[in-house]
Amino acid sequence: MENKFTPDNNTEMPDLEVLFDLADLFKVFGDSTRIRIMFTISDKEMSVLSIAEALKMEQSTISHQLRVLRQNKLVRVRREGKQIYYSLDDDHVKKIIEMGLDHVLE
Amino acid sequence: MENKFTPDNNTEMPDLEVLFDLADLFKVFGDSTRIRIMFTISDKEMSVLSIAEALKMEQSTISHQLRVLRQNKLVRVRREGKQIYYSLDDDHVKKIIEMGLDHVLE
DNA sequence: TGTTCATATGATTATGTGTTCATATGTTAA
DNA sequence: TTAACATATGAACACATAATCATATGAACA
Repeated sequence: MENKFTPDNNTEMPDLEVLFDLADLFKVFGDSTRIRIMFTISDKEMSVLSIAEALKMEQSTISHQLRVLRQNKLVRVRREGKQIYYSLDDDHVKKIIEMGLDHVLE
Repeated sequence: MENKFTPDNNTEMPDLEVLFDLADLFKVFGDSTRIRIMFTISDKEMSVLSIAEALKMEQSTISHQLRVLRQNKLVRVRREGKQIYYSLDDDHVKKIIEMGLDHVLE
């Protein structure tokens, strides 16, 4: 069994600390700018400027939000010359968004 | 295929409106009180007061947050006499939390 | 009907958060 | 080293939101 919160009625409340972490994680997904950034870089890594251009938003706005994504280990960073390329960290991230989409679209 | 956001690199940005809805959905999960409520009622339906007692929080706090959960169709409501019983709406909700837990606990 | 109990709601307050502007940091190339 | 470029950061502001207190709504039952 992967964890204590499975669909087959085996629910047990995790420690408060874990619950706070969990809420914090979802908070990161709870902003449309960050969601759009995640979609934008889900196929391919992209530089900060090209993300900003793709979303028609300020560079600093994107940079601030990328930091949030970074701090929560949702994106990977790679420097190449002057540019810094961001990509989604793992398929976990995609799956969480996918789950949410299923609920929103149903 | 369920939607456009699958792990096998078939990502396409949904409409802005959908992205806002998606962010709003995750916003609901982004509060520890609401997360705790969802855990509390994940096994069994419970009245507002008993949720408040279980979490040692004010009745009105719980009531306010239950409204948020209700508005986002994350809980089911059933009246029985004076009491109103809340339960999780579907296993979708559990799965989203489970996904998040996996990421937090890894 | 009137009282009691369970829940919901409105107003207020404190706190958190996203964006912007200005500027700093750090890299490349002349 | 200096200039040009890409990114990050700090401060300020506007806005959103969670908790609390007080009170309203609505159901049950004497």
